[in-house]
Amino acid sequence: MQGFTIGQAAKESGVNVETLRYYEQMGLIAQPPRPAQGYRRYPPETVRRVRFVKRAQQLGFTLEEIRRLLSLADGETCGTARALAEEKLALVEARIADLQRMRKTLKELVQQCAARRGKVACPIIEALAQH
Amino acid sequence: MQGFTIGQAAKESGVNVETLRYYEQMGLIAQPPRPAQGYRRYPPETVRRVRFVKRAQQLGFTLEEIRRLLSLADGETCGTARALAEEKLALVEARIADLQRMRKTLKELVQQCAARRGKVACPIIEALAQH
DNA sequence: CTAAACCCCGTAGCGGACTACGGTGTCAAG
DNA sequence: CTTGACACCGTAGTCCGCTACGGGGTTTAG
Repeated sequence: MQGFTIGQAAKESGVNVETLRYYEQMGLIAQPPRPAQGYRRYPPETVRRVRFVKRAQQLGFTLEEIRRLLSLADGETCGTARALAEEKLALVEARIADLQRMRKTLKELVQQCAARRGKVACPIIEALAQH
Repeated sequence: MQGFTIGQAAKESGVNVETLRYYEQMGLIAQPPRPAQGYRRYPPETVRRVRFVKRAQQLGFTLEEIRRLLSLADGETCGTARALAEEKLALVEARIADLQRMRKTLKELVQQCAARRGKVACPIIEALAQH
């Protein structure tokens, strides 16, 4: 019998069995044929597709956006893919900026905390309590 | 009648009415007195406390962690606050590193997309489709 | 032959921080 | 005195991407 069972496909693509069934439900991967006893048999194509999904996730794309990327891959429209990537890039940069602000403040607070001498109250609590 | 109504307190502290009731449920703010018809009347203290929560959230603390920070503010224990802040700092830095990796890759993809000439397939789709 | 490992399905739960809904009672302005 | 804004309550729903559960059938290794 050819193709991967769901367990094999999961292992191959580095996800859980449930995730594959979930992706099928979400329409991210095609419904595989089920020759024997209703057991799914996945073509290698699907495994590649799941890997695509995982890589795109690592770049911050949501499943919804990945669905669009996949339909582009099917249909081939580079401009749209680029627009999606640029949009995501902007979002990622905004998040970085946010986090860097947090980082700066946290660092300052921790330092003040280390530097304080005696009587004064905790600088962290004080900073958060500011009017 | 003194103190803020829930609507006023919400406006003052920049959250929704439901959020205040939620925070009360979660034990982040004290149950306010209810002199008239069971309507809540908030002391300014509570408004300050909610602002504390919001500022701490901006630094990446979860409500659970903020609850701890607040109990420190009540009890005064600087070392613990500092430990919490250091932990959060590390987490924020890890997230920044993650996002910077995403940013780098996205940037490269977008550039390749812009630079490509004619025949080749979309570099973004190609990159994600890599084995 | 038996037991472990695998497969099926559908539904519910998680984490985190709200937000919405539905139904009712009360207060303030005109 | 009416009308609209505001208050009350509890429960359920949202987002996202899974993960877990329960209860069954099947395949495979020893």
